[in-house]
Amino acid sequence: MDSKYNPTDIEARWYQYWLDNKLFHSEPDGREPFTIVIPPPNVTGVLHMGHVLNETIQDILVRRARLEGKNACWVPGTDHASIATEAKVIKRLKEQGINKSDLTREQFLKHAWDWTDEHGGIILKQLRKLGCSCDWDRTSFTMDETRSKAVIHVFCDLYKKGLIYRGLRMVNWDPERQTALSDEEVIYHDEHSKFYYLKYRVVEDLSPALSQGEGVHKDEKGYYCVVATTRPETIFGDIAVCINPKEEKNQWLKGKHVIVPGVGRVIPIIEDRYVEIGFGTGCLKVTPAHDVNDYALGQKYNLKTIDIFTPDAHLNMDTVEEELQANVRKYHGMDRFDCRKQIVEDLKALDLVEKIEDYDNKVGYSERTNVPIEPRLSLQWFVKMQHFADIALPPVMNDDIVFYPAKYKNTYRNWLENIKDWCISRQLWWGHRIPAWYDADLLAQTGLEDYPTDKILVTESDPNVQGDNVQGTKVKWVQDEGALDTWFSSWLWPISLFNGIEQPDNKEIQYYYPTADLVTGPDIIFFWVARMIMAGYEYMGKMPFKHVYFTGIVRDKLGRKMSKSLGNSPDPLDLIERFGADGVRMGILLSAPAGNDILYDDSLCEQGRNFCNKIWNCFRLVKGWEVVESQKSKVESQQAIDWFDAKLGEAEAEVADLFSKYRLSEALMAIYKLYTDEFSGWYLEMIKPAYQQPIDRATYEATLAFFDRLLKLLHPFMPFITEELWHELYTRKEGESIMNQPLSDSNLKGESETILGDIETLKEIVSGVRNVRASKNIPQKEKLTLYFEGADTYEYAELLQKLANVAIAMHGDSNANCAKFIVGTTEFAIPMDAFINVDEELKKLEADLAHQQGFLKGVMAKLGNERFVANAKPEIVELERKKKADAESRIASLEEAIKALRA
RNA sequence: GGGCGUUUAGCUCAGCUGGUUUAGAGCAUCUGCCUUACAAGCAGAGGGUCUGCGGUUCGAAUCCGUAAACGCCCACCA
Repeated sequence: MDSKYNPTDIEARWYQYWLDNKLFHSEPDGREPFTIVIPPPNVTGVLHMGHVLNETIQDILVRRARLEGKNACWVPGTDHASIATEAKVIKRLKEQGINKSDLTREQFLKHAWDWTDEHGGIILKQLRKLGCSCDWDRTSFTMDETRSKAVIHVFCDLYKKGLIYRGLRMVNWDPERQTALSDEEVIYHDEHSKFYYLKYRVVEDLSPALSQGEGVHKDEKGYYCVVATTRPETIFGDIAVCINPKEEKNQWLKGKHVIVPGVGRVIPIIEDRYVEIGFGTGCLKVTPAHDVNDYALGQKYNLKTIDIFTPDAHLNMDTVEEELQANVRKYHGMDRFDCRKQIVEDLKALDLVEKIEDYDNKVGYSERTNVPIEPRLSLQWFVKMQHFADIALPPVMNDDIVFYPAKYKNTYRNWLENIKDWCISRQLWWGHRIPAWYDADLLAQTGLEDYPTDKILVTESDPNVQGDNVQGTKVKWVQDEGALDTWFSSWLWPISLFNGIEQPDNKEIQYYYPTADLVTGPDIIFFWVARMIMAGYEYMGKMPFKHVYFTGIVRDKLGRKMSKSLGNSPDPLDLIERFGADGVRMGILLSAPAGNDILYDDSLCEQGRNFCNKIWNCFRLVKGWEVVESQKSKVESQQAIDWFDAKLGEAEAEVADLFSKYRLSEALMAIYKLYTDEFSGWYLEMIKPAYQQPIDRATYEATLAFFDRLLKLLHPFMPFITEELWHELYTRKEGESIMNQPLSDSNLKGESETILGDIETLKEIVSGVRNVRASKNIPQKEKLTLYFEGADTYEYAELLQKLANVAIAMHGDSNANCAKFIVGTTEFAIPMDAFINVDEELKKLEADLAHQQGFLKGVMAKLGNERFVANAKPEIVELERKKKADAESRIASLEEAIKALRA
């Protein structure tokens, strides 16, 4: 065996073994189920560091559950990612010189499926390299048959329940992709923009003349009011100017009319308290077609809407009144931002711009295409959310579903308490087509906007092929062109994966649902987590998962988000190549407490790789020993075994506890220390035979058994190396695996406490000797004498002799030329051949003395305080008394040692 | 504008209901070692007035108040 662990071949071999033996596969049985559904990555995505973190955590939980004897089932799959995938397909088609608009829906979908088949599942292949133990037989896709049927079924069901409706609403419009978006898909950015103060001239003859004041403006052409706007290009749709009826400075405008500058439309001054007094000029231009609030005002005062944009956010002047066309025609077809510049220039020329100021505001961008969204009035499908918020809030607030970390409960509550209806229709082709049909003839007559709502047929199957359908055979039905929001399929994922929508009583859903844990990022708490909880209660009457583990964001070590454009995101496959999958898993997990961002650095993976080597070399040592049957085990070996048995039990209990709290990186760190410090650093040194000497059978077997337990403890974190060594440890049967072996019970026995404490003391003594060696430059090989002061026997003398390479003498003459140290209250002395540097020794002892005295002073201050003695718990007071006694005893020893040195 | 969170060693973080030998870990740093399991290692060492201020208490990193810095989420001030 090489002294370095070489992961590449071993990983490939064991992953294949796991697959061949179907070790990840789960079927319902009598055991307790443990289910995790993967947050489905985009079907065309590739693995990035965020996935590595997320999937590693899931794999750890799943593998731990297997070891705990549960029937673990981790269901993998991918998401069709409607808008993202459609964008990619369009981009590729464009590269081939094809425009989406040149294709029929069917042709386009053919291309999309080709793309999906080509790139789909790449990411799932990559997960195997990481060691993910998904039940691949269950691999699903949000647009496969079962999942699609579930989506359509739910749409129809909710429509019947009155929870889905179609309506003309102001929605977030993505002009690039030309589709509606949900509120959650809009990201607001701070922007430095301009505030344009425009002059709206008053139509009425104002006499007697008003005195000019704060709100009253007049120039040689007459009176005007000033409207401040960030979006001058929307003035073509202005329908009114609104003032607050209470605002003093604008009282003179009441009942008047003004002229939209550059457009010529005469519009009324209206009054509403929505306008904030003191903000801007107090005059708000009302453009109902292009602003959410303006739309609300428009509804309230029954104003008409003039939509002046095309779906791709170019100016459309056809909607403007005929008599004004001459004024505005030149803007027809312009891009919205070009038009902004142009109209401002033109208004300046007409002296209709009062001033322009810098202004910081927030602009909404499309999450996917990153273009500014346009509020747009359009006919869309919505889910009524209040009902869902009502059923989804309580279980999280009272911890039926537990969030890790809990702080996200606040975020969750905040969203649900201010819930808005969910716009679920998208003007896209890639996705689940909305199962709503319109009468073709009627549609031709009315158009979509005026199509009567009660004539819409919502049904799970095409009414045209149903024969004599409910509406009669004469009708030719045409289906809604839109597709559904991707998240409208994702929210069913924990149910639809087990076909629980269509067959809620089937064996699988009954067994696997509710799932155990969900592992995901807090960025999709609204998109996905909340909605799954809603769907879970609506369709299963139960929570979809019991625990939600929110991971942090993976950043580089400078704290920057990893991104393609920064080039600071390492390729996980490359890392696996360099450090091994186990090394990468450890690297990503080490600094990743739930919910905290992790600052990734290659050195973390290096630490993981180094740990693998450490384990590997422990194993080489143990397996390299020759065993003799005749030899009886030594006293010190038996003591070492008793001690490590207790130590291991303690660690097993600690790890179990940490798992129950989802403190995975702490659990890994505990195991790491157990291996490197306790097992490798102490235990193996305790039992290690002298060079080329054999070991006795009992000690050897005990050590192998320890190794077995150690490997199981680590296996969830580092599956490959643990499987490899577990097989090397003993002869195993074909098909056996470490992954489903029972964990050992870790109930600590009473006597463990004693031996654990005893060995800690032993370690301190050994460290004391090593310290002396280090400071005096005495090699480990050179045997020293160690005097115990004031003791007759030492139970662990053999161990101490072996570990520290000392000969022990009780009641030695410490007045000689000795180096001294104290452990607990016992003084130890090592006689030196060469004269020791008395000053140096004194300095050390005096420093220790000063420390002890300071400590004692603190203790005395407490004990001298009557109120402390009276109020503190008795055991605390007792402890302080013990501290006092110990400190006094140590001080006495130190003083004596110092005196001896000085003599 | 609301809400939440964070602030402990050079870095990343533990420290749960206040008292557990005058604050812990990993990494990094420094010193010594190629000691036949491991130099991707071993042994040893240094390093913190627990963000500032005020309060509660016999006792505060821990509880309360307050200030500051950083981060996140939500919100229609044009």
